[in-house]
Amino acid sequence: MKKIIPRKTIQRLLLYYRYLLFLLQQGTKNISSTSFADILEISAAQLRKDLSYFGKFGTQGAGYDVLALRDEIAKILGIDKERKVCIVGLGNLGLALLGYKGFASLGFVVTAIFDNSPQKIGRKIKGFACYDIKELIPVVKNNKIEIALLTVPSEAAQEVARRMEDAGIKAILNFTPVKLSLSKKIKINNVDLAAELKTLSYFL
Amino acid sequence: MKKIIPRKTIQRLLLYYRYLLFLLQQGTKNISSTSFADILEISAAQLRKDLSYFGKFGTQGAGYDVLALRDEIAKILGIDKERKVCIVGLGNLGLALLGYKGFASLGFVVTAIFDNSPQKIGRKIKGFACYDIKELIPVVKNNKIEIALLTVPSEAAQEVARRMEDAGIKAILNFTPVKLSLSKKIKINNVDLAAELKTLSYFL
DNA sequence: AGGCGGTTGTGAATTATTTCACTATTATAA
DNA sequence: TTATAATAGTGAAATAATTCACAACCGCCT
Ligand SMILES: NC(=O)c1ccc[n+]([C@@H]2O[C@H](COP(=O)([O-])OP(=O)(O)OC[C@H]3O[C@@H](n4cnc5c(N)ncnc54)[C@H](O)[C@@H]3O)[C@@H](O)[C@H]2O)c1
Ligand SMILES: NC(=O)c1ccc[n+]([C@@H]2O[C@H](COP(=O)([O-])OP(=O)(O)OC[C@H]3O[C@@H](n4cnc5c(N)ncnc54)[C@H](O)[C@@H]3O)[C@@H](O)[C@H]2O)c1
Repeated sequence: MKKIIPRKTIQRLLLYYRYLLFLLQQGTKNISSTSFADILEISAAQLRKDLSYFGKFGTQGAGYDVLALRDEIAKILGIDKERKVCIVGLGNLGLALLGYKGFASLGFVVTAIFDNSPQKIGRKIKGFACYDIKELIPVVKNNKIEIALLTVPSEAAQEVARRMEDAGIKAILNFTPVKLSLSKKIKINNVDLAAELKTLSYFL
Repeated sequence: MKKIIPRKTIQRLLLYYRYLLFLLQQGTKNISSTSFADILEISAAQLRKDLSYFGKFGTQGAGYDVLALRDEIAKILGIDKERKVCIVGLGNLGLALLGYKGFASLGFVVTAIFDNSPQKIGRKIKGFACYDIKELIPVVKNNKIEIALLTVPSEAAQEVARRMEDAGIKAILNFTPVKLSLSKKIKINNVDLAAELKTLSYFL
């Protein structure tokens, strides 16, 4: 069972989780890999293989218990465990993310928000007190924040990211189109919306 | 030139393009695959292979002409060609995307915006007149809009997407965590921010 | 209890993507 | 002019991800 788990498998796990919630609401108690895969428009083999990385959750001849599978996936993904995040850069995108309720149900707790604009520092924004970016290091350290959402203008991205590193941030979700150069220890996930759109249009 | 081009190759092409712009600004006229790949933190073979799907752009012994390569990639990606997009759902995320300047330089022109809230319909938002979602079909058809950014609440996503299909939209960038069921003809790209964040934290 | 239809879990096969490693070509130094 | 070093392009090999296909099993029916 000791295997390396594809990143894409983890991504799909959340997809499974969401649909299990939905099935539960509908009162579905049990589902087979084939019908679940049909709903998700993936192959049944992929669904089963994904789950097989973590154990055996189904019953041959009968399928999966929806409730039990939901709980197993929640456990795998650590949905119950809280992760502290901060948002750095409260412009268009930062504010949108701050306003998003969907993160909380996955265990992400916005613990601090930062900007460098005097118009924002010290003010309450959507219920959160905005810190000066200069306070990033102490605030992150004191609150043991692990994850940062980076939504500053591209020009500032590298410098702010470096500061995050110094503050002990473990992972960055980077929304800027900048390739961040940091220590290999820090996990970086790039969300490149422009690339998504361009890729989509290329294949039109 | 090979037949099928990996989706990831296209995604990287935009990365290359951005760094070529940057190199140009710096006055770099010429670059080898190895040094360019070093900057991008990918392998030189991958860079060369990606380009090889489209032709021969370099000079053996000398490397690539930065300006020429930029132009070639711009041509491949159709950066000069305009694509009309609309944004549907002007909440947190829709407004952020509307305020983003980065799309324009890649050839995307926001041509219409839609919502269903009386507070938004008819009003000017960031310089754009907001249409009633009920007018989606005629407005999209009349303006020949090809691409839609879907940022409505999850509950409304499927129904609005269906309407986009009827309107003749060719591609949807879907920001909702809903798996859209539409005809296979319509291209869908899902941007699942919650999944990105969860994946990142899983691998912490 | 035994047989049957249905379904999982998984090694093997397949397909997709990345990297290797070598050839051909070019720039340039002597 | 020729030799040498650098470097693109690419088929082949290696890796990674997905799909296939089937043995093993479960629940139910008689
Ligand atoms: N808005 C979008 O839809 C969108 C889409 C794709 C990518 N992006 C990228 O996301 C990033 C942010 O975009 P945006 O539209 O929200 O920009 P924005 O200009 O609206 O917001 C940036 C915010 O960061 C703050 N800031 C600037 N320098 C800072 C610093 N050194 N430290 C802390 N805060 C700082 C600014 O005060 C501002 O509030 C950009 O890199 C952009 O390319 C945005
Ligand atoms: N905000 C984020 O950071 C974020 C992050 C990840 C995913 N998402 C997803 O993006 C979607 C939008 O999120 P949001 O935070 O912007 O929501 P929001 O509630 O702020 O905005 C939704 C907008 O859509 C409009 N709307 C509702 N029904 C409509 C309909 N039938 N037709 C047209 N417009 C309609 C509303 O009037 C509102 O303006 C959601 O599915 C959410 O899960 C948002």
